[in-house]
Amino acid sequence: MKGGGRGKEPPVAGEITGKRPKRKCLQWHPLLSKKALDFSEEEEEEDEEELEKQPLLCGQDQGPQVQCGSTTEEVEEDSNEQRARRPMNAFLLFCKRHRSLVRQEHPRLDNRGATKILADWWAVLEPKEKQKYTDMAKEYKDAFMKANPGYKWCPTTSKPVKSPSCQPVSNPRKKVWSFSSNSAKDSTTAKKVPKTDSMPQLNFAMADPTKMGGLSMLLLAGEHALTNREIPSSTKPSLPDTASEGNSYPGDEEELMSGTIPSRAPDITESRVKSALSPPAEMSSSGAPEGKPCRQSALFQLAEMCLASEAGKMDSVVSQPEDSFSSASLKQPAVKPEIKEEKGDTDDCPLSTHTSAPSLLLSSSSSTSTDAIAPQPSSQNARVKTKSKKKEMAKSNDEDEFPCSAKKLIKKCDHAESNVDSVFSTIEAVAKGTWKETEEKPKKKTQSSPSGGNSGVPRKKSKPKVKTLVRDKEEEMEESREQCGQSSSSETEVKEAMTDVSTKTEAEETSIGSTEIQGSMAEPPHSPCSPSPSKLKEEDKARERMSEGTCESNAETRGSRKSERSCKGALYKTLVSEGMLTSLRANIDRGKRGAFRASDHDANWSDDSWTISQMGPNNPKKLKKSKSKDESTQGLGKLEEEFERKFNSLPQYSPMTFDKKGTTVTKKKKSDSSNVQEEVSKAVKGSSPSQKKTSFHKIVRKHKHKKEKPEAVDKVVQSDSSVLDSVSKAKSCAPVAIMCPDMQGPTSMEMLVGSQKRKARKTKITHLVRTADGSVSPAEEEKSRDLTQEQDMKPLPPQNLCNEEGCYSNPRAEEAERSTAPPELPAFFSLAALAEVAAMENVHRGQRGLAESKKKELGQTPVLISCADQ
DNA sequence: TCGAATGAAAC
DNA sequence: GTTTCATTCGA
Repeated sequence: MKGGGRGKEPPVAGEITGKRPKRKCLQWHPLLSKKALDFSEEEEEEDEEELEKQPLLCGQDQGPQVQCGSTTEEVEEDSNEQRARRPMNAFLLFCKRHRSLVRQEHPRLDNRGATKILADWWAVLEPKEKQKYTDMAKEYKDAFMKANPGYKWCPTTSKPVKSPSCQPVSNPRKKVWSFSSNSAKDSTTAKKVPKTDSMPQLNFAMADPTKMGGLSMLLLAGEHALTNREIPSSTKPSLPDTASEGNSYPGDEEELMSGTIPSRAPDITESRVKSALSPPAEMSSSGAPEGKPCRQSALFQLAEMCLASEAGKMDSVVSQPEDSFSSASLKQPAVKPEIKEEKGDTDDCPLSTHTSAPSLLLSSSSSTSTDAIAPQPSSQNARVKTKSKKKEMAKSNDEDEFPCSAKKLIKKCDHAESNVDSVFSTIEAVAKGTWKETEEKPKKKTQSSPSGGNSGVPRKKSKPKVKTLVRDKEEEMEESREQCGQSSSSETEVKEAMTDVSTKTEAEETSIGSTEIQGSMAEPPHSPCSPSPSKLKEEDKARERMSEGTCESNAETRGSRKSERSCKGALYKTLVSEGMLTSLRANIDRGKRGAFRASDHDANWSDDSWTISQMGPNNPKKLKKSKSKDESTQGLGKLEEEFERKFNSLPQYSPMTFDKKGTTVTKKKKSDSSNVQEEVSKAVKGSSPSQKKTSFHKIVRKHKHKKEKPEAVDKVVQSDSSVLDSVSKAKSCAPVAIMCPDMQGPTSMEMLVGSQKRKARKTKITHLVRTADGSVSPAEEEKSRDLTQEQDMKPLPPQNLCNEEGCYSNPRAEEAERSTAPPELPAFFSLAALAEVAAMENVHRGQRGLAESKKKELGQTPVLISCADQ
């Protein structure tokens, strides 16, 4: 999508038929064409530029554009056409993922050849494995569609013509993932958005309605669920954050560890860095008019973080409906600040609960920073938090209003909601300030990120001191809180913090009656990071974290005061750590993504699970590619990151495996019992066989039309195709019949696996044609040669799975999967195999992914069994 | 700019 | 049913 697409785009300008329309716009506008080029270089810029361009393009037409916007679909289509690339299908994902491998194996092979091989691999790929890609593709598509409601795969050629004017309109939304509907309205917003991430931006613009701060398309996709959910806001934001947060906490670390942390960590860090970088960029770029939207996005994230943390607090302290939070959070950014100001009571300042939240965040961020894994993200958070704090604390001048108001609000309204709102407002204000600050003060960032917790403390102190006396108290409070949070992060820091905190807290108590609240607030700080977790598991984790943090930092030093809570936390913590945590881990391990996916598609996108899975030790190349892409797509941001994560999480299969399979396939040709079985199984699985048939027939037809020897073709079909026949039978008949025949009689044909099916697009079928003898045309021969060579070249047996293992983040899952359905094994399972599978299933029942896969397999099994029996 | 593959969608 | 187009990147 990214690089390639862009690369294509330029050509697009000149393009051809269907696409042309959209490209027309691009072509139309010289800028667009440039943009397309630029695209490859800088995604963010691209997006922005595109957005700008679009308006430019449409510029005059804006009015019409709007109209067009009304006709979202068309517009979207157009816009989509321009930018949005249709989501990749499973095969493409597979290709993308494995092409590098193929190339490695066969350096001289060009992409075509590689594609052929990939096709073969794909054909050989077990359904289970395919399913992974299929699921991914589906999710990807779903997310894409959600992001781009009106998106149409095939641009209506006619449309483009009709609405050149409209096209411009559409442009705004399109960008990468064209977001149809809303974008039209807010070209400006859309523009803004684009900067950070094309996807996210779009989301923001579009999704923003919620103001959720759509981190990414994916997130948007997940919005539905989230919105419905009680804690939607928290969940969404949490997703991205969760990773970072997770890092900070031991539990998360463990999980990470279980997952392929090493591989993942780098990626995450990079992504985070990117994301971190992007926001400021947005701010700067968006800076002016539309800066808010952008800010909001970034801010939103922060806010979400804060909210999440606070929500957690709220939950702990006050049991108010989370929904209120979410709603409040959503709305607040724009409106509430003012309200707060109105409400503003000076008294509240001491409470500084809001401030505490940020501080908490900071602490959490610092803690995260301490973790090697997620320094960057944490750094961002830290920045923001620090900024927020600063704003609140130091900046009272400019933005004091908000923080104060927030505080005031809190006082006025004891309700969590009000607090949340106030927090939100404060956050926003802070964020604004922070953004500026960030731009202005890179140093702090650097400091904060590297120093982590430590840096945070000094900062706050310095700033707070500057502020007024009253505020100083608050600041102290905050500081203490922060320290506490930090303490959680590091023991040493904790000790200090404890001392400080204890003193401070006491002072607070005396000064303020709301000590309890504060305490509760203070505790939450740890949670802030954690709260985000979209899923229960995450929540649990967050709780754990909370408890842990309290226990460690507070319990030890403060123990006396917060004894109850600390105790609770300790208990909970222990429980969680022992039981829950394991469960969490198990989930992670087992599920990789499978389990998660099963649960929620939408959520899945954001889920850590994706990240968790197999980043990579196995395939540096792939990662590299993805990374490189990432670079190109940097702008895309989280969405893409997630996508990439997921994509990376997709299992890569070592060539060895395929070679084996391939060999098996080849064997098939000769004598195919087992191989045929595989194929058959494949055929049974899905429509694929039918498609193949159709395609094959098509090809045949084509050949006939175009040329040469219809008879030969037919013959070929027949000769080859006992398989085809079997397939057709399979379709018509029960699978069993299919299986049986295969079992019994080796079909001479290979299934037309892969490459041979479709082959030539209209024009070039010749190479496909087989001679009457069944011998393959030169091209095919080459192909077959390659396959055979490859097979020969590579020692099949040794490590088919090794790579896979590498690929799999979770050894357990891998093992289980392997045991159950090793890729090597043909789809067809012996009874013994089935029995094993069943056993596995029972054993792992907890694990969804496996279970599902097994089930699938089992589903097939009956037929197989019958065959086997026979 | 084509092409090699598969799959999904549109026509 | 047929056509487009998504990815990749060497010719």
